[in-house]
Amino acid sequence: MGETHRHATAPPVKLATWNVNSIRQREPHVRRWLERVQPDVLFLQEIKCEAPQFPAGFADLGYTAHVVGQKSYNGVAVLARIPFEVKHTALPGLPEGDAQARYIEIVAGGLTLIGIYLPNGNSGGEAGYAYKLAWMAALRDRAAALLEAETPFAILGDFNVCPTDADFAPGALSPGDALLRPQTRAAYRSLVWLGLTDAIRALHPAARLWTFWDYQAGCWQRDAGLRIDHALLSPSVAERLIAAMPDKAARGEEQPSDHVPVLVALA
DNA sequence: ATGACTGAGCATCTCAGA
Repeated sequence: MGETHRHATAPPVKLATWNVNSIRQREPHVRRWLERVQPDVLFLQEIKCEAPQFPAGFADLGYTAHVVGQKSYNGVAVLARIPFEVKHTALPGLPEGDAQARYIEIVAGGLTLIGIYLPNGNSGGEAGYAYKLAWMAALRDRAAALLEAETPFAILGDFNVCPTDADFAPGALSPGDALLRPQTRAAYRSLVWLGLTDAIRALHPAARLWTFWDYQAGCWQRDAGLRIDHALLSPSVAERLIAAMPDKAARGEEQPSDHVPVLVALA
């Protein structure tokens, strides 16, 4: 009963991730997007509130929510229209736990699905950057454990990593930014090179695709964006990959998030 | 020019975002 058997029996599924930069500000955007795209599972990041403040109205659209909230900063959640079971609400293996709400792991549709908001690493000096690297090491260990158990899984979310120089517009980041420092990229490679598939790059190897455009300095108007929201697939899940794309149109709406949704379709 | 917007909150300024 390894991955091969589940692969043969699992139903088609649409997975998505979106850093909404406050769910209370973006509730209408998320509602519109759910109605239009109808993903089975949507992971949210930077909801910037605790569970009691999370909007209740998504149930009207057929979506069940589970919220891992935090006041003011961070906060993740999942919205799903298929049954799911919550397995973890913090990243296992961090040396002293995690005071910040950045991780949710569920099982749905025969898959382990992980939503992450990986630390940015530009604030808090060296300690802030060390936290990012520790978080990435624990995430790699979590992925390695799932691979060892032959558990089919996907990790979706805001990774706060530009994997290569093809993943940001020239001038959109400073050379020493925590999103592209060599240690950051090495940590990201050590995760992907366990045997995971970057869904967007697998289907669009050379495209200029961004998932984030800063609010400042006309970045959207001059298309100076970053590709930092990713979907990484375990081997048997990657075999089912049929589509993966950021929804750029979301950035052009009124009062948008600075990130757009990333949608992944599995056969 | 480590600036420019946006959001939250012990709020009219600070912190964080990336």
